[in-house]
Amino acid sequence: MDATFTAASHHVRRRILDRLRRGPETVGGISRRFPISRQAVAKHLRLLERGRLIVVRRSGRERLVSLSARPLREVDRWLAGYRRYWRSRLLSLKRLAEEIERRGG
Amino acid sequence: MDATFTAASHHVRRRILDRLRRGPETVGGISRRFPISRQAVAKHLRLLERGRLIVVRRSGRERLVSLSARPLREVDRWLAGYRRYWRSRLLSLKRLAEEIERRGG
DNA sequence: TCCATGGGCAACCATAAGGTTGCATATTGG
DNA sequence: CCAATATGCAACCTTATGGTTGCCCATGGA
Repeated sequence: MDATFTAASHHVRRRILDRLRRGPETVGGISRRFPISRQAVAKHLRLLERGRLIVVRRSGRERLVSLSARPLREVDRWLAGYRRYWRSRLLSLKRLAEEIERRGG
Repeated sequence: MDATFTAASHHVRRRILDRLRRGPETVGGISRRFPISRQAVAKHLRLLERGRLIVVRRSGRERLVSLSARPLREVDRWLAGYRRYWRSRLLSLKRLAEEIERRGG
């Protein structure tokens, strides 16, 4: 999962992913959305590829980049434990609030 | 979220987080669990702190590290969109399978 | 009081990220 | 065929990661 988290750890890359949910796009199309050079975007794409979050296939002289969100399911599964954690924390906070309320009034 | 994802992008740091769900632990206690130096672990802790995933408070000569999973909720919320995405992908895969089944048999 | 223990800080090193510019190459439309 | 278009690759720079070792300092007990 290291590569997946690393891929998701930069706002530019997350924006790329978010955009790709609407459908595949060319490298140039993606890079035109950002104020950085095409090559910089290409490096971001390489990191996304390493994290298996995108798939690139060539079509003529262009490269079509498409989303491959599957690895995010592992992240989701990892998060599940914390979901339980923060829910229980919220629960105890709620109980504390109730306790204070009971004592106060 | 950059800092949160960065913090979660290393297996050692994720293991630290996982362990902290059981309760707070000292810096030394944590570092003894890993085959790397105490200082290396301290650096990991600093990254976790930057991602607001832990809180450190001193108690005498020790430092107690405790989990603060709240930032992960943002990650969870970000993931929600992809949950929808991969579900719809799975759904179309299922439909395709049914289609093939229908045609084949 | 004294020293073992818990930890921080700094220096140093290698590698990865995140950018840039410049140049090479393959298609595609006229 | 030729020029414009879409990308890739390489070199180079800066800063962040991930480790190490060495040294310093506070504190808690015997």
